[in-house]
Amino acid sequence: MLPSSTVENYLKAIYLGTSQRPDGDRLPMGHLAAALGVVPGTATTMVKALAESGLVDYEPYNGVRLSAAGLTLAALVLRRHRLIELFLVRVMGLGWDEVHDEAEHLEHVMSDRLIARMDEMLGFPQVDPHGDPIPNAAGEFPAHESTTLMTCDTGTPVTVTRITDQEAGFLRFVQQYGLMPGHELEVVARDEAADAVSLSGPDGQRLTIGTRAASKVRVSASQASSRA
Amino acid sequence: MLPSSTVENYLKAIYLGTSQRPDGDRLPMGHLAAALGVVPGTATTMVKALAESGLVDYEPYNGVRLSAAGLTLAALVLRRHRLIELFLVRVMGLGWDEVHDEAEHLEHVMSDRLIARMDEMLGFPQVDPHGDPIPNAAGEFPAHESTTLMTCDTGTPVTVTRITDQEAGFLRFVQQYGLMPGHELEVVARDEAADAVSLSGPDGQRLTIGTRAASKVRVSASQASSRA
DNA sequence: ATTTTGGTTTTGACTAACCAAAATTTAATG
DNA sequence: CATTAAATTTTGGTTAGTCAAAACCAAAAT
Repeated sequence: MLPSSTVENYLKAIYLGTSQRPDGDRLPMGHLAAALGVVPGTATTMVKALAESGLVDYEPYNGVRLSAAGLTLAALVLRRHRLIELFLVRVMGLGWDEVHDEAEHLEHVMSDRLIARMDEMLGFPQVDPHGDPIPNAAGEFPAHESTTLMTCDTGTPVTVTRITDQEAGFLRFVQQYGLMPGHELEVVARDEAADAVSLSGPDGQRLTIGTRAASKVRVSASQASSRA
Repeated sequence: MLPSSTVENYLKAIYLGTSQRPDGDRLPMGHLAAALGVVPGTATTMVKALAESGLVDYEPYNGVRLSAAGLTLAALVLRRHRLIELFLVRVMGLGWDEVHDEAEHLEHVMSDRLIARMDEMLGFPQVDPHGDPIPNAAGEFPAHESTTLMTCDTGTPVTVTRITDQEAGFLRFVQQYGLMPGHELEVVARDEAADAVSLSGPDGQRLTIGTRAASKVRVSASQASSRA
């Protein structure tokens, strides 16, 4: 039997939750519940059921993480979500700050047929509008390595690859200051005490943002503009 | 509170069910239940609830029909459904025989924003791929009058306007023999006893179909090819 | 070693939507 | 007019998903 959309949402939330914490670490039930907007007890009940089905590895009082089967399922949900987001931006002309919520609903009802057609129309893309990687139809994530503005080298040019927060307000801020994926910039300095990071864009303009924001912007070393 | 997708499906089924029976007539619960694929008792319970909410006019043992409020809601569901079908055919290149089921799911989750955008991309169309009229955003149906191959004049050219059966097999048959909306043809004769209707296409080819099929093809008098 | 605290699990209860089968009403037929 | 068939409604029960609040556990603080 195919998973209900509730199950899909749990798997997705567990994936996203565990992915941003030390490797192999389980996701505390409270975090999961908060991410899904349910009370903790509800999450516990549901996760126990998921464990029964072999989709997650659950240890009471210690948290939950995906099994191999659960990971594949989560990847397929993410695949649908991200292809839909890209489709809405590229084909339908919506803003990248308004497609997340829309995709949240559509991801549970689109047939494989339709997803495949979108994939084709988009030219089999690797990443969505926020730079998030799009798993393939087998549920495998493309390889990707990058750091954030908090951890990358200072004084060397980097290219934004990904924004790891879908909140509309944050996305509009990112867009306004030219921090979207593909844009090039450089970390000038980090000020621990001020909790801030100073950046300079390619056109030389300066910008200082908080560390909270900085850690949501992923980058990779710019290709040495190897044309010489 | 917005209606659940179950409520939307009931309203849609009641609209479609009542529309193909004598005017003002109520739809028997058994028919409704069959259309929705539930047992009669389930339909009764749900319809009573809908009557409570003022969306339908229900008379025990006599059937159900939409109230004004229910009709508007049903029209909006149909609007979404039909715009989606047209979008899938025109923009995404799916076959007209495979879009119905897809739209059945999508109609419940697309935002007004997205529906409006599709409407715009499609040039504010009046009918969907099957010729079914698309209500406007206020829930009003466009005017339309037509007859079927069972009732139209014989010996005069008519244009197909609409196919009133979404079943994939039937749609493929219609496509194969060129009976899709826009095509011109003529009823040569009706044979009561044989339960059949003979047609001739513009290219002169003959075709005989059963009355069941004939009544699912709506037509209107062809414009006298007024070019003189 | 005990208390506090914060997170977690359990319990009991609720809602929407459904089915199966019994009870009822209407309509049809002898 | 009585009977029976067909359709409809009722009744009782199920499942998925949820919440509120009570009970519980573990780790830190006393």
